[in-house]
Amino acid sequence: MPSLLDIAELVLPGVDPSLEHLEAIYPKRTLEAGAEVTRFAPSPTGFLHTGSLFTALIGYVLAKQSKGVFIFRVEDTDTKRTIKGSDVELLEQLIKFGIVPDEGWFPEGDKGNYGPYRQSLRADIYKRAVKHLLIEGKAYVDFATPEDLLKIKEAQEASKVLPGYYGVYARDRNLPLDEVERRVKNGESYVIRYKSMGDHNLKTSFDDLIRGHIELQDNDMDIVILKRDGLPTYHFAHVVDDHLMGTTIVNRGEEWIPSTPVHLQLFRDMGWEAPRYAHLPVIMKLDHGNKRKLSKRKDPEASVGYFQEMGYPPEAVKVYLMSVANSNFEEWSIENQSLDLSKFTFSFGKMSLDGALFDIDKLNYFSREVLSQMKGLPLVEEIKDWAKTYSPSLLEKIERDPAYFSKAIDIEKERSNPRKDYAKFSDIEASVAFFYDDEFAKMKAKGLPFDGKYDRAFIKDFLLDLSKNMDYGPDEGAWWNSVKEVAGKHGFCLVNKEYKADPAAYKGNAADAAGILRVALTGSKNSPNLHEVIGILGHDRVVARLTLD
RNA sequence: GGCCUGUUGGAGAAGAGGCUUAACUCAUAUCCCUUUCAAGGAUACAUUCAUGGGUUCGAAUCCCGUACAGGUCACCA
Repeated sequence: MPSLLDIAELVLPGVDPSLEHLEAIYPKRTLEAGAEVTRFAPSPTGFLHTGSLFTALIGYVLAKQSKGVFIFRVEDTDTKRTIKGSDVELLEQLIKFGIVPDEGWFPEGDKGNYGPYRQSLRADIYKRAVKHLLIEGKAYVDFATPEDLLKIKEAQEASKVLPGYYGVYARDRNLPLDEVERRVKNGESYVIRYKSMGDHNLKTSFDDLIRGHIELQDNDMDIVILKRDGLPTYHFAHVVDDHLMGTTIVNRGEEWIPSTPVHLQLFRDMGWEAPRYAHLPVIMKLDHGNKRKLSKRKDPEASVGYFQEMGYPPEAVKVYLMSVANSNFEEWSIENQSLDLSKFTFSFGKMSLDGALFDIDKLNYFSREVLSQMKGLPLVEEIKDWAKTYSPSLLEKIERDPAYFSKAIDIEKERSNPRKDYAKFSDIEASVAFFYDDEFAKMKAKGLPFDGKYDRAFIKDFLLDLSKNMDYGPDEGAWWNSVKEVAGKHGFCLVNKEYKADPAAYKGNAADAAGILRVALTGSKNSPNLHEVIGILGHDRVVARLTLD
């Protein structure tokens, strides 16, 4: 009769099962007291999901504020679902949001001493741990095929017992070792399952950093730890990796709560200390009156790419997510007049337990705040970066004259209440269009929206006079006085009280006069401050626009 | 279906047995400011904390039941 060791050697020949040897390669980290090691570990199966960004942000902030380490690990054990290039994409997007991993997988090579940081490259490491479990009798060889499993499940459902591969239903759990040896040698394919000693009539519990004490059924499922393809399942990879990499806090979505007992069991049976867990609420969306998880397929805002496409500054998205993560962030930001995340201390205690609805209005609000605080060359550069991929026409306008563009977007920002009229870069082109003569010509061709109560000749005459006698200096008061003077000559009433007393006696009030000027200059009844607009357009362009044909 | 988690206004939420006439922020509405718009300022917006019961002098806060919502039960993560 072969021994457990013989079987282990047969299944994983030449693999060193010594945990001590394994751990010697990944020594305990020497970090300051209180420093947290966190990680973001996505599967490279597509683009960055908003929820993943949320998770990554929290891990990042946790590591940064505790002077710890933030790791980027690629969980590519599902070879069928892995999408080529997705890993790079994920990392790049993370970095665009300023979430730069201290350690982890990078296209140019691993950074850090706890790699490889790509699970498909760690197969040997998992095998060592599996072999250890095999020898200890805490794992076993299972020959059940998917069809066998289905049959077992059907039988269980028929007799109304809990479905799954566990206890007496775990067919190959206690297979005689000589039979195992014979079948393996015979070339039968198999997986390695964990031999759970749990009892689902019993409870286990753990303390979640966000939710506190959670009590749930103990696990008794003999979960697969090594798949037929020789790669581990998530559960096993999580345990091995997070132990070896020295992760102190595992923050992940709340969908992992039910499998935490498995992980805890695995840690215990490996003789390792489990990390602390923080199960994050999922970001939801209201759909026909029902809350549901943001769906990549149905909701554009579920993909981080959407925010990039719309031109939300990364900072704004981060600030918004932080306000969702910590309810006191908003108050803090108002009190401290700062949206600088690195100055804010994140805490799990201030995290809400149920999934927040994604609120685009609030994102827009934060984004306006963020954008109103950005100006000058840095802003132009950021917009340019965005326009390069998303708006060739805007890019062309910027490149025509960056300084002019800069003045146009920074209009009314040098005041205590800076102008906040765009929330995202995609709003900008429309709001600055009138500064550009070619765009203005298009507006003019469609007809300028002058107030219908004035006839063309009157408007033309008034504007021409204005263009000649307006004060073009930097003093707004002087300019306005000059405008009023011309307006008075043309029959506008300059004192509103008098106008209101007898409107019929005048052409209109000062506001009407300014309205005509505004339309002539900006092509719209609404615009930023006219004096500043004139300053940016410059004398010649203003004269040209005030000269109607 | 079993198990887990959650439920305070349109949205994010504060709240830990009396200091809550339920804070704060976004949204919305009205008004003010103003040469328009944006911004800014002011005001309004939950007789009540999913619901039924209980404990208590006193409950959004503690306990039990119910409803609803989300998650999970893969050789996917």
